[in-house]
Amino acid sequence: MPRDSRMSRVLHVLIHMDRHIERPTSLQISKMLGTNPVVVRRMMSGLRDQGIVVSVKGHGGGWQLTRDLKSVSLYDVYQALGKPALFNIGPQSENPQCYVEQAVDARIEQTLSEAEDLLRLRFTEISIAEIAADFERRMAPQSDTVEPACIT
Amino acid sequence: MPRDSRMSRVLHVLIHMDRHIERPTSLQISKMLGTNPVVVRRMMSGLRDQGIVVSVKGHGGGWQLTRDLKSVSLYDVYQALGKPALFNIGPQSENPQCYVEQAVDARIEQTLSEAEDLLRLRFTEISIAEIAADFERRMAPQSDTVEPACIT
DNA sequence: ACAAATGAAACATTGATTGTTACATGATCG
DNA sequence: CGATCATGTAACAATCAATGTTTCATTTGT
Repeated sequence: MPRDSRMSRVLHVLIHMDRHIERPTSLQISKMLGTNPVVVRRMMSGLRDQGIVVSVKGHGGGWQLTRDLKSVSLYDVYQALGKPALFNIGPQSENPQCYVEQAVDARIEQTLSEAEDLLRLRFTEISIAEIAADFERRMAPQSDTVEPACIT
Repeated sequence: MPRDSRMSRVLHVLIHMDRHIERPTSLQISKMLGTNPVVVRRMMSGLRDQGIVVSVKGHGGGWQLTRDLKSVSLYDVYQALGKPALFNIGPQSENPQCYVEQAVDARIEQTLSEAEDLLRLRFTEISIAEIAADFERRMAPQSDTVEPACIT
């Protein structure tokens, strides 16, 4: 339902890069995600700037992890994506002159801010390696299967 | 920055109805908010269905509070607006077959869900009367002014 | 040289929110 | 009763952000 789905998408990719494909191309990733290579490059460019992955040009190139996923937190990824807006609700007027509106907006922003702090905290606590471990647990019941059920 | 601004707008209106204008018309409200009467009616219709306000048709009609703002919580308003989506981020695929994606989405949703619980809690705790009190405090320094700086 | 890959600009599509127009209905005033 | 003022609602337009697409330049390996 929400809007910006890059967090999920990037995490999906990073775990596959750790477990499954060493150096996927944007095209391969785009097929995994059901999207377009250009969208993938846009999405990954922030991670490259943050030093989480490197992009290798030319023949045999692609995207590659540069750090252990234990050292990459959800917040690192969130930051690498440019800290997209977390909330779908909230005030919109820039500088209201009305004192009522000021009070209303301040209260709402304060409340959202508290929730944002919690999210930041959790994002900082959770490493992508943990999520990869979740995935292992999901795979366990089908111990005969080796590959994840994801077209790569 | 966020998208759905109806919470702020509705609260703004409700406090003015309590302090300032007994029974504003949609047109008066729309001028307060810098929008359109139809938008106001759409926005207020949920509050009417929830019994927070009544709409009076015909000459001399408009919108009127039916309850003390002490008894109306932020959550009541949120609910009256149809519980709009709180977050701007999150997974988008409905039922992914990939176990990696499942694990990723589950973790993100769990984290967002915790923040959502916090928001619901705070929304339940905060009455609109409290926000109106905030407004009084903002007015206090300009004790010579009686009216809020809002075109009504 | 050629093929395979990223980088990046420009533009199109999509979906949700908001804005707008138009008209029907109901209520009050004269 | 008729005129006016209000809400109720449907239908459509505009807007904005996210996503998708096309295109071309650049880099790299065979």
